[in-house]
Amino acid sequence: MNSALESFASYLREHNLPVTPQRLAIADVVLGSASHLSADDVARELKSRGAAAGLATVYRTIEVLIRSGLVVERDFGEGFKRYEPARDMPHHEHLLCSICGRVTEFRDERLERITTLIAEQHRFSRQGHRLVIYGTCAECRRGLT
Amino acid sequence: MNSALESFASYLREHNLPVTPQRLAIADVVLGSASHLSADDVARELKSRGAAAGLATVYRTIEVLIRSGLVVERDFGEGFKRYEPARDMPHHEHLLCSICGRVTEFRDERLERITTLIAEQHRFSRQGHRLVIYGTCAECRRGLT
DNA sequence: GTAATTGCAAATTCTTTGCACATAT
DNA sequence: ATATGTGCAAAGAATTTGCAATTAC
Repeated sequence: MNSALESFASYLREHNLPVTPQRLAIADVVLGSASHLSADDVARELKSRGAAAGLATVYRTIEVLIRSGLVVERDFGEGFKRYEPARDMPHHEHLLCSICGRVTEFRDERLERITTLIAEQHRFSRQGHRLVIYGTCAECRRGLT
Repeated sequence: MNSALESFASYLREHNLPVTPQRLAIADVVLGSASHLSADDVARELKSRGAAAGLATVYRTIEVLIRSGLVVERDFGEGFKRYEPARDMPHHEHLLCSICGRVTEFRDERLERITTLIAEQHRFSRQGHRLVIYGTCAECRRGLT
């Protein structure tokens, strides 16, 4: 079903790491989600599926998922981190709704070029960049009658 | 000397807020700094000037500084916040050296346009954006012989 | 004088760690 | 068997808050 979950199991086996039910359940939630979940979101989702795991285990498994390259960590300055499956889209930016917290992705080639140029101008060796656009999504604005 | 400090004193008086030595000392450090300080940086600098104030007071005064519009809060995903005097430059972006933590500012008109367009495309009402370019500065690379 | 601030310590939030017990291979 | 993971509770780091003592106006 979820091929990314398969990849994770393979990763674990290749690295001689035990394939535990908790790891699979956590990976299933994170890799299967379309959204950008916080550690707490993951724990809550697990519970609602009847497959609870301790928060500590959630954090530890997410760490493995990140090392495996299947998940990316994000910090939108909300006071906690979010985790996103490293799918298709090579590098992309985010729109964050400041009301509902919904995260939308987009990609724009120009940003790669611009940031690379700017880094050069400042004699920085560019490692990466992060752009977040803050605003309110259409749904939330509708609610604000 | 520091005219921003004067503005802060005026702000306090206009709002019937006591002008305390702690507030002035903290404002002097934050407003007078060219860099992007953390709350801890501010407390440490105060101590080194012999004008120490409790960390809680530092946080509370920074809050007032932000409300006064003289200081802007930044979160570069380092696990703590930084504070920057709201000087001249209207809106600007940051380069962050991942070795020494140095922050460099730059401004690029194109980013305003691009982010506004993208927000529109996603039917977001844009409130603002934040761009950080991560990399290593020239000085730090020199050290990495 | 009185209302507001200060400082300290305790509380909070997110995340990490230590350790006894359980489990995958 | 044995190394590794898990859960819980305690520890950490940044920030906030409650409250008695202090200070600005």
